[in-house]
Amino acid sequence: MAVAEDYVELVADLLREEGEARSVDIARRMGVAQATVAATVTRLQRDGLVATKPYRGIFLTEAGQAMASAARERHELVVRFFLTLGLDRATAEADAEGVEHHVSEATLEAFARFLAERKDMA
Amino acid sequence: MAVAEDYVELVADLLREEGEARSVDIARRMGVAQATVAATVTRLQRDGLVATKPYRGIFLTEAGQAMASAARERHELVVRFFLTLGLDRATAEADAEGVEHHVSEATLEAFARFLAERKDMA
DNA sequence: AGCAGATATTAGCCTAGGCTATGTTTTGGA
DNA sequence: TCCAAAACATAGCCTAGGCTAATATCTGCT
Repeated sequence: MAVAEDYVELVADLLREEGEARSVDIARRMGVAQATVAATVTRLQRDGLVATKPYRGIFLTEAGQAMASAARERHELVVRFFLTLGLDRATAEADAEGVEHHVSEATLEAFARFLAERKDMA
Repeated sequence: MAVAEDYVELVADLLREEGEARSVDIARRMGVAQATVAATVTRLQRDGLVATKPYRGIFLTEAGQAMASAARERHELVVRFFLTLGLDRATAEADAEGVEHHVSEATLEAFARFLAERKDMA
């Protein structure tokens, strides 16, 4: 069950990696039906996060880009944190997905502090 | 947005603390309308997690008790982990709620390992 | 140029969790 | 005892995320 932010994040990734974000790729990468992508994109558009040119892919608005880079930062912080705790990459990535939308700033800062301390020790 | 497991957990808490779990208390504690509790309880009953005696409160089935104690264990593990990371109690409790349903066993084990190591050091 | 296959859209349906408003039952206190 | 307040139930609606099936559009290849 992906959340809006995950879609935005993925659109950003696809734009960076492939140069364009097509629904078919989003569907494949998220393991979801194309119709689901269409519905979600409609919501994202309504919320001013993406713009679409029909049959020409999906683009991020300013707000969408801001959300994507914030999400990306959070995602990477959580993944690094999990890796440091000794999780394998796959689990770290998967669980970060589940966690990053549900923790407060305070907790993210605690993760960051932990990483900083760990680095000092190494 | 509470999830079924949260309701089961709360029913267990209420039964322990108050001796009975009434919808009105569930609604108050979860900050949710009574009608929402009624709907959720119907689902929990359908799924064999609780039984109700109308106007006599809600009870846990075997399966419900199993879920509740597993949830409780997870919850406490996550809270202890967050406290050890330096979070205040309120944040730890709140964020644990968000996290405990979204991490794998492997991650919970990593949390437990971390706590065990920390204890050795103290 | 035209058509087949890829891609996108639309319609219609589902589930979990929410809400308000409107009944019903129960129950405790005068 | 009986009745009002508290508790519970029901109806109707909403949203985010899912699905399938059917339709429309586009694009690349012959």
